[in-house]
Amino acid sequence: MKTEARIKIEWRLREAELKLTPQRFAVLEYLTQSSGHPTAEQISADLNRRFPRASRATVYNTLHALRDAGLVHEVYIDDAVARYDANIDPHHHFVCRACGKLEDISADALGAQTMPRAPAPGYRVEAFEVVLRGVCAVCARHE
Amino acid sequence: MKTEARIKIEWRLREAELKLTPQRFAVLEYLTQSSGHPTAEQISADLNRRFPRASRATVYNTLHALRDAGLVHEVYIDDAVARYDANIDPHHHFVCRACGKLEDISADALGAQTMPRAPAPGYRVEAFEVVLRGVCAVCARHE
DNA sequence: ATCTCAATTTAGAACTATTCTAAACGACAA
DNA sequence: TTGTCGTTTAGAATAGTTCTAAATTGAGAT
Repeated sequence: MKTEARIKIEWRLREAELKLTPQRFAVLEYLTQSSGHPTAEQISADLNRRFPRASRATVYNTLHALRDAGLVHEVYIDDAVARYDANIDPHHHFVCRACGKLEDISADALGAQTMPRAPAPGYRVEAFEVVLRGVCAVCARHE
Repeated sequence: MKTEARIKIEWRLREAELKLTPQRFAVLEYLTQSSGHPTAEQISADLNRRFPRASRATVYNTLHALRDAGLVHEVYIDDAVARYDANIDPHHHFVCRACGKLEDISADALGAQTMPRAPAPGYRVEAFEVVLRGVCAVCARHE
């Protein structure tokens, strides 16, 4: 029996005109369930604990395909490693300087920020992302 | 004769308790004059066109020392390569989706953004950075 | 001016994340 | 069921960065 969640993931892949392979399904399912911001390495290691296996190249190919299709976000924050996030609602990020954790902040939680105005004449601003830096609730208690 | 600018750079290095070496001077001077956001590779290539030479390892060591001392900013935006910026006034960034150019946006030019409120109870927000995405004035004319 | 020594620089090796290659495989339309 | 073309694969290659251990040097002490 196919669960609701399974059908939703399959449907999202088809919508994006991506052939439905077990590897693509597994990567997208993994990211959908993951609340952190895993790297390709973490995704690869976790996936290969069980069927289906996915080679390193496939993990990268798949992540790029999902990114190009807009099904996942790829972010680079503070280091040279790509991190992936299946949360594609508009959102921002919070980085804790104590524990290093990277969290999503919904556009709502950020407060009523309006689209910033053009930084100079002729510029067209289409989107914006905010990175908040500080100390998370857990670390704040230990300081 | 020592120019004003030269003295200022030397003074900034001493302030940061960094020994004044020709290589450190050259890297900081280069970044101070550069308006783009050069990578370690670009800095290395440009510096080695003239005296003093700086080995690859020294360029990296120096950039890290300057970053740790707060004399330069290290940013990762959209790819896995570190970019450096001697502009340490509070500022944000604009990325053109057409030409890929990365530009500084002064905090003023962004508009009167106040520090975002805490995303959840217990969180302490100490700083924030905004990345604007869109089309720059030059590219906008060609679309 | 010279000495001393810890900090810095260096060339090259090593490492990590990512991309490439070319052959085998497999999803899916007909 | 078959043919096609996109996908997966292992392994090699590349790019950016970090490490290593020896040589050099800045700057305070003499």
